[in-house]
Amino acid sequence: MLTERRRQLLQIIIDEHVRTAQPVGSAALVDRYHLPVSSATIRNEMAALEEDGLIAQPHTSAGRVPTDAGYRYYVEALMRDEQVPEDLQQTIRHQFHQAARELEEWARLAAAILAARLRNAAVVTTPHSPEARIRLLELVSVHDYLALLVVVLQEARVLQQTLALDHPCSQDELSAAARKLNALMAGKTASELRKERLGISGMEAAAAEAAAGLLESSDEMSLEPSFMEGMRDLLRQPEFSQGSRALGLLEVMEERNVSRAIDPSPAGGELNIVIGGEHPVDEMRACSVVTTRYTGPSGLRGILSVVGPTRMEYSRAVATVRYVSSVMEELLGVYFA
Amino acid sequence: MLTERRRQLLQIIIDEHVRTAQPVGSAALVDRYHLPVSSATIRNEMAALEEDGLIAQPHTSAGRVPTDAGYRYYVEALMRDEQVPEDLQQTIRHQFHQAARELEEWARLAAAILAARLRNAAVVTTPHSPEARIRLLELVSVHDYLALLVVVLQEARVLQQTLALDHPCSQDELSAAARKLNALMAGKTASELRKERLGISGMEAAAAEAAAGLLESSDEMSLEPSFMEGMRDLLRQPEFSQGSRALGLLEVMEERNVSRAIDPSPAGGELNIVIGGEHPVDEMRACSVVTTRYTGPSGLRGILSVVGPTRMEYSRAVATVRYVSSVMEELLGVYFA
DNA sequence: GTTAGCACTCTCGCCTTGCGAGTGCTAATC
DNA sequence: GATTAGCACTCGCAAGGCGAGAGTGCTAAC
Repeated sequence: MLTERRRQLLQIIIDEHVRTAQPVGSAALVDRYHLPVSSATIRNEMAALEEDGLIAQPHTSAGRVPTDAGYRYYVEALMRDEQVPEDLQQTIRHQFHQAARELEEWARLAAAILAARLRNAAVVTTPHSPEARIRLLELVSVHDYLALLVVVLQEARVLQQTLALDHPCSQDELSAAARKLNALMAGKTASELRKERLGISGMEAAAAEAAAGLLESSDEMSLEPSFMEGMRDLLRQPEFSQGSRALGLLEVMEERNVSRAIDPSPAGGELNIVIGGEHPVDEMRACSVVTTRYTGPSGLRGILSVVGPTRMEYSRAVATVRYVSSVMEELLGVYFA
Repeated sequence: MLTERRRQLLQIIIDEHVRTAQPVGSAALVDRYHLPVSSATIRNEMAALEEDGLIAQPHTSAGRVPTDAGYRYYVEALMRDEQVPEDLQQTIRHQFHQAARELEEWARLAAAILAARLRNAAVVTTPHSPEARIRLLELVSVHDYLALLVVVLQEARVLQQTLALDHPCSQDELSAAARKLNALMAGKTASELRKERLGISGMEAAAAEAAAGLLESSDEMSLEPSFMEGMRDLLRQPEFSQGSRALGLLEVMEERNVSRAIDPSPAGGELNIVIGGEHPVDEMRACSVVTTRYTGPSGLRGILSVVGPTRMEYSRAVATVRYVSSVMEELLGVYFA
């Protein structure tokens, strides 16, 4: 258990380091924050904090830098709840209402807002159901031996795939098949389709099979992040200025294996913060990730997350992520109830 | 007009510099390529090439480096036609045939192949018609006041948009409206739709308006690159190792304003090479871009391009881009005739 | 418990210095 | 006249040395 003074000290050390990205020294602190004690006292307290593993010196006789544990303590115990300022709330709501009523559009916008406000990378998945249901299915002839299968999901997403035909089919035949399949498959999930025997064959069976496959791969991908913004801002941070580390990061985040980089399942359904070395993936050890899941009606869900250096404005990040998430949940509730 | 020996010299200077990314000196050249003359002679010849502006020294008494003009001369006059090796051709064809018969999938694959073989960034647009035509249109109820509009284009692409309704509509009403709109709009382009008065109103008119808008924005975006692979490889090149330049590049290329970075209209319809300073965008001055347009039946077209440092294996890039483009054209011909 | 004072430790930027690579020129050679 | 050996010269670059500055821990006094 820390004394009150040490808690305050840790707090301002973190504040200062977040601001400057530099190790912070005792004298500078006393000076800048007009502390009622001398730098020597601060040094003693710092030594104690270092003893506890909350701060460290990059090398003898440099200032102190918060450790991962220090940041962890900060977010658990020190961080005060921040609110997104009223006017910004307005702006954000406005942007969402301006945007097309489109799940993808919302996700993109959310990512852009987070990235812009926090000057870091933001990753947002579009809202998906964990188990998508077919709403409507359509077959369109491309030419004799090729058709396009279009599947509309209940959650207003559209999937498509081309379908090779083993004998020529006219548009009329395809339409008829689609009608039949609609009757059989509407409202079903992938697993339901797999269980039932539909009693069809030939081209219709092939189309049904393809539709089920689409549904399955959609379910699998349902937590695959879709929009990433602000990678640029993240890489611009001083901690990544010497290229080598930045490259590794870019590699992990760019190649769509973002799910490896970001744990897609926030534990408590609530807000989740992973700090530096807590991260399982090596390349992300210099970063912290703030993630929240948002949910909508009928099982729609997705995640919002912000990726920044460990030296990141956690309170602001948390507030913004929370707020954007709440706006999205509200919109989902209104438009996709 | 260059003497034969100077041409050969320029050629090996470029070969060597492409290989090592270092300025190349006279002695090293004589040594490595067993030239039948002394380094002094080479120096004289180099002085002449420098006089012509084809090579330059980064600073007094460093080796020579090809200038943009040097590379230009190389690609115009020196570069020998290279072929993609037989076995790789096989592999590529195989990969394309393995892939789903999907325009997007092909574009993604093409980008991946180019990036992997050339170890540079590759940008590929999906095949689009410059003037998309509506094939089929569908309206799906999301809830009372919200419908999903799905538009299938002739070229087997699917567009979607949600549609706010000013009065509640059942799925039956929506289906009826869709039938009516299909009859009116099928086969039309955006501009045709804009010209004609369709004689409809209310919800149907709103849907028609939205569909026309979708078509238009699709036409506008028709040259917007869709797949970018291998940015990582590009940034790993030694010329970008000190972060600052890399950031600028990333900025230009990442933010979907790739069209600014890459001239989307290769002049002769054929192959187009832009070298370093020839590029209009500052951030791209350190890069060369090899672009080709591919075309398919019924006006489908897109571009394939490779972005690398000016020091790039042009002959290999050209050969690969050409080959991949020919494979795509062939596939388009077969499946979308 | 706090603080002034001080010796100590490191990093960082700066300068110098010494290569080494590579050049251009000149004069001799084929 | 082209080629070449020889040589002086120019720079960039890495290594070493040095001083300044920041920051520390410790000690002794308050």
